[in-house]
Amino acid sequence: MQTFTMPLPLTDHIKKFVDLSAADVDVINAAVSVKTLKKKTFLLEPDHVCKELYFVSKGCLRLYFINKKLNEQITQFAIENWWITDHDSLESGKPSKYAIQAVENSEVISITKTKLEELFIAVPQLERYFRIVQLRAFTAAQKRIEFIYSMTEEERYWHFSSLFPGFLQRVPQYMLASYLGFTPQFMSKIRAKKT
Amino acid sequence: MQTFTMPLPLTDHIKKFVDLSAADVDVINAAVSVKTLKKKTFLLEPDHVCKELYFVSKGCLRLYFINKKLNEQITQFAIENWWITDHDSLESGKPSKYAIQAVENSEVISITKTKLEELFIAVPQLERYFRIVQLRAFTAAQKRIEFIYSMTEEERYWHFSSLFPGFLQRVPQYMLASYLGFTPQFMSKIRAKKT
DNA sequence: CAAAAAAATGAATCACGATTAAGAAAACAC
DNA sequence: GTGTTTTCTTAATCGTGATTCATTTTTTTG
Repeated sequence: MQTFTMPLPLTDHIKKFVDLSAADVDVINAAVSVKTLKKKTFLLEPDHVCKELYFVSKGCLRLYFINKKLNEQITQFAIENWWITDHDSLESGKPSKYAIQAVENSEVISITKTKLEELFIAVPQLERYFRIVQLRAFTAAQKRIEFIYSMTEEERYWHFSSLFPGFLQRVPQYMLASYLGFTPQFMSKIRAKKT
Repeated sequence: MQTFTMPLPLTDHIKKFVDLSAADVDVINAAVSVKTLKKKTFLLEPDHVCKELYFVSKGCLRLYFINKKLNEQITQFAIENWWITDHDSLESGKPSKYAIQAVENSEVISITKTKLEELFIAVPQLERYFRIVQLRAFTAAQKRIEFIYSMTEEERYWHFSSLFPGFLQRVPQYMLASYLGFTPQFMSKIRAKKT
């Protein structure tokens, strides 16, 4: 008897960075689970402990918290081939301040922290994969801090929209405003200038 | 004949996260070099390609760039047991916008990217070590973005000074102001309030 | 120790973007 | 397809923190 394993986008992604044997692929696929999410579904709600990491295979998710002024503050988006989770809660086991929610109908590949630790033993190449992915994430975060500190909010908007033109179409403007750190009203003002 | 190897703080740090044999320690120590830096010494100057990573064993370094208003914008400090480098330039091989400079008389353990890649082959546990260290760095960067977006500049100052009281004594106030994203003048104003 | 450089403070004015409060337009649901 | 929720826009006022310029204090160096 032959078993068919659907080629998972996750292992494809990993293979871009490290070698995986067919057996490795099976071990990984057995450790993860695929979730299909309707728009607005929550993968993590505030005050819950975050137990899993999510790899976006389709769609778009957001990570946000409620700030003191009771507004949603988005700190991260994740589209295809990006990981998203609250690492802080995941590592510490403490309740999260964050929510993770599907912005579009999406599909994620999820893995619990526990399973991931087992995978690091079973498939040691994953240490390298996650080191590289983590480095990229850190570099992106550093660059973001650099932009925050060196551009006005208006400059940040034009910069972002030139870097990721397609993204503007995918998320509501008020979410992008939140991610960029300003109000939807201000965003309207900006857009009204240069049509 | 017996050779004495000075116990390097770097391998001590690595051992907190992964196991190293005596041989591993030797291999690592052979790959790195120790640099003693007088205050204000540069490890990286703008427009140069960054070739090395630095582990601070003593003292304090800063990473900064010159923004459009021609002010120094500090994006990172590194004290004992932290790594500092311009990952972006290091990975891409492109000239850096950043400077890395000693804020105090310091000692760093440096390793070139090339040597580090060799080390990953020779001592595979380092993949795990750097994965973990990288994750911590990313989590810290994420938290910083969270603070930037959820506190006023004044709140950020008080928050920072309560989190790292000792640090206030170590760096000039204008550098902390830069790191926190505001002007030295504003910092004076804040401090004048609550004395 | 004196001179020079670096760092911190102070006050007055100004600008960017928040806030508030509407209303208009789009998207969604039944 | 029309009623409802969500998203986007417009305009007036307000506040935080930047800017500018000057002075004082501290640190460094010869």
